[in-house]
Amino acid sequence: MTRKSKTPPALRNDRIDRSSYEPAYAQLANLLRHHMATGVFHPGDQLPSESQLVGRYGVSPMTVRRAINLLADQGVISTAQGRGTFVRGVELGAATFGFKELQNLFSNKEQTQVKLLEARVRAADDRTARKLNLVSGQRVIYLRRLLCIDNQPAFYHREYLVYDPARPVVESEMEVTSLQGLFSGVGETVLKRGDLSVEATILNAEEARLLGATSPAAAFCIEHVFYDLKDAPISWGWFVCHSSHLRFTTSVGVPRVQPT
Amino acid sequence: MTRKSKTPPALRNDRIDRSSYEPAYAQLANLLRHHMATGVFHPGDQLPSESQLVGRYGVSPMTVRRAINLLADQGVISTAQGRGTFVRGVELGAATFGFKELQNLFSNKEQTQVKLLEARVRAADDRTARKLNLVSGQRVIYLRRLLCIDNQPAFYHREYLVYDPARPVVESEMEVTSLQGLFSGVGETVLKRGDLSVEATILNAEEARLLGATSPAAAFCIEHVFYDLKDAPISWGWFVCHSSHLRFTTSVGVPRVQPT
DNA sequence: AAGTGGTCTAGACCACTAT
DNA sequence: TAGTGGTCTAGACCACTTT
Repeated sequence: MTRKSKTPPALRNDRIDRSSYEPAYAQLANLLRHHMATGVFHPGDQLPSESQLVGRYGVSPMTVRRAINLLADQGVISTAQGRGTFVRGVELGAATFGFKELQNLFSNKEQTQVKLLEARVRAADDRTARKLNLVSGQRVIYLRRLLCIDNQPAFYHREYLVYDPARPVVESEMEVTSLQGLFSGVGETVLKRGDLSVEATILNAEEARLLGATSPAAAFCIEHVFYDLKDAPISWGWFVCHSSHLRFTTSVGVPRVQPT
Repeated sequence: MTRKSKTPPALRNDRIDRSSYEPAYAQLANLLRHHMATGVFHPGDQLPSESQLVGRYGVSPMTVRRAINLLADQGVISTAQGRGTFVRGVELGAATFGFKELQNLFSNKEQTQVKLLEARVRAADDRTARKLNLVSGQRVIYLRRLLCIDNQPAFYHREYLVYDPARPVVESEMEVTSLQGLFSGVGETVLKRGDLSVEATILNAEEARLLGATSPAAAFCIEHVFYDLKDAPISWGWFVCHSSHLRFTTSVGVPRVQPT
């Protein structure tokens, strides 16, 4: 059912508080979000036009536009030029997940330890050479690390680094990719870009042993390739994490709103 | 190494094309992104101030601001009030991934089939009752579905729906949650909100049989709870998908840019 | 005090959709 | 043609950081 009345009900006494520290555009976005959450607007409904909102809330067009863009970015509404702005329902395709859960694991707890299990130079096999854009047999640095949280092994990390004496010192690169600041963004980085992929996998015997899990156990595998400033691959590796330590969560549709 | 020269090098003859269909703010964002990608600005560097950009590119402050916000939203740069705008390096915590891959699976191929394996009313067990905010023993609808792509089983879906004769027709809710439009956003929805979580798991015997996999096999489990317009849970269920069918990918840091 | 990012105004013009 | 969203201007004022 779509509303056709030109003046939607129950846009009652909601106003922008100009003395608030919360910016006007954010207040307006929250008001609209609240109206969607409380059923004033239903999925599929057309929102009041921008000029109507300008008049109703006494703000400038740019401010309205910014609130609209904010909600559209969050996937709560959708806009169509010449037609109007509409409330979106639930669309799974719009869901996005972040690595916040990972970030928290590492930043909040100071009990994070990195144990270096192995570090040595070896010749790249075919697969490694392909990933790092080398020729097979070139020398690479092979690292194995165990990331512990509260002395519990959580992540098992294997990584190959290109080994080039002409490059800036290798230790520093090891430092860089040692994940200390990678998650939280602390510390500066020589790396410009990274590609990530997340897969589901089963721990093999070695992984299960290191992570203290009983085989077979489900796990996430997070593969990464990092590139330097010239877009040359510099690091290829993957984290393995027992499924009990990691879960990605998110919401779709109109966000819940605390009753005011 | 941080630059301190007040006039960064090599902002040469890049200009905004006012006759282009591409909006000025997008052009500016792309120019800046290109300069970051080609090493004019390095991770950690401070970008020219907004007023400098206004002068350099001959656009209004709002337009510069919009380009800056765009890049900041993408995680490429970060802004600090009173200090400046800076190029971000690689930060894993900033990574996000979506269901685009899923969306494509369902929208691109028209060979998608949904086979209903079972649909019956039963009493809710403790866990189901908790998830759907019912009391144990209340009646729910239990559904089992197999989603096939190109006649290959890809997803196994189990779902519990609240069964309330006073509600709008149940068939329509089954229709709604039948995933036809859930991913691509086609069709309208009675659902207002949904919570999702992604876990790694191992297929049990039944799941492996239905999905044509050999046990043990790694898989993603996507759990969902959907809420109606009054924020009451209406559906709880989960998709199981063999890991070979699904992989989430994303990038962090300064996006690659095609040489111009 | 100077410089920076953050917000906001009060319009303008354009492209698109509907009638 | 009227109404819609999309873009843009040329400033203003504020809050914050640094010197």
